[in-house]
Amino acid sequence: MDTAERLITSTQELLRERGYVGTSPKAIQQRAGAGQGSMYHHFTGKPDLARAALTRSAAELRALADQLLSADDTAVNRIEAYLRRERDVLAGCPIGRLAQDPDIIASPTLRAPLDETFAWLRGKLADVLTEGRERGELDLDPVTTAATIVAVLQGGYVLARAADSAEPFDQAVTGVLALLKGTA
Amino acid sequence: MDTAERLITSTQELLRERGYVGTSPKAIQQRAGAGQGSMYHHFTGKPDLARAALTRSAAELRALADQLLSADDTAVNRIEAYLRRERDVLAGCPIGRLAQDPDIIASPTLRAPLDETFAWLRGKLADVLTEGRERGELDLDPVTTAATIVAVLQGGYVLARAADSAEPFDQAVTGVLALLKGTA
DNA sequence: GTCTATAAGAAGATAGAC
DNA sequence: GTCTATCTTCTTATAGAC
Repeated sequence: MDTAERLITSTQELLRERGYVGTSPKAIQQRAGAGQGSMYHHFTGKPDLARAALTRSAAELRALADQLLSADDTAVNRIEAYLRRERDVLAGCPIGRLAQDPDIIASPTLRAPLDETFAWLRGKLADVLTEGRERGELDLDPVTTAATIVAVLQGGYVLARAADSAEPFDQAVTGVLALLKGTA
Repeated sequence: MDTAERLITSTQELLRERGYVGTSPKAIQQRAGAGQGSMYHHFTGKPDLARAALTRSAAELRALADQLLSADDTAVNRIEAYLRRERDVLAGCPIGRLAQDPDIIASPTLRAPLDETFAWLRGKLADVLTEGRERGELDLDPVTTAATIVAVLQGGYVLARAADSAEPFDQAVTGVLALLKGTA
């Protein structure tokens, strides 16, 4: 892995651990094993690096979700597979975590990857729900239900971190799946 | 309002706007119209002030939720009133917002108000759901469903901030209410 | 491409005068 | 109780040598 690549992955890790405001260029350099000059040679500054890291994280999240949600199975089973997939719950969502960061939200450039990721994910889930409805598996409004499912995930991360335990995350997922199955 | 009080409310505002890592003692002093010496006379430092501000915000949130959830109405109606209550969605939750802050989560003292608030809220919602079940209004597992409802709220804030619009929050709330009513 | 200065300003206090 | 001075470390770079 070359230096630019190491800088990006280090930034991805630090953004997830400490947010944008809490991540300094120095910390990125140290984790990447790169010097000041090296970092400023490859990127114009902290926002530029963050942009690269967020775009990368967004693509990774999307690829993972797409794989599970495009499987050949019922709508509810695909959604369950996505919700129950292995996650480091206490680390938080690499994308959703940044929605609380004031500097991310204030910058259209840095907010864009978050906006696009969630818009895509809600759209994908709505498609899955629409398919399920057409097949007679369930009968729910696809758009609002999709927003609910993504919100349960993101809110589950919040509850887990507040409790320092994955339990409330798992409960929230179990609860929404019961609701989805109960209306089938 | 005396100086100590102004320092607390200013800290509440700044924690909500910028998080703990993003809030400096200097910013707090300026918003409160207090000097350095004044702040360090009333509080031992930034963590001490944050602790006071978080405890206050937690009490406020709890009082508001308790009022709406203890009303004389059906379980679903009380939950709907709580979910649909007027909020500054784009500002985020004064408590849940801090769950992403690494320094808050790393400190047992600062994490406690978050943990206690969500534990209480999930318990309160579980009580409401248990009551509804005993009255035959619905039939859902109270504990997991309560976690789901709180998660929808917290996740709704995340989606709204990412989209810079309250719409996904409203959709998530509408979706979960439809699920709750659909199983009634 | 990478390294080592250098630097203005902020962060988070402490000390002592008033 | 509040104010000003002082201090150390961190932040976010820029400049120029190698």
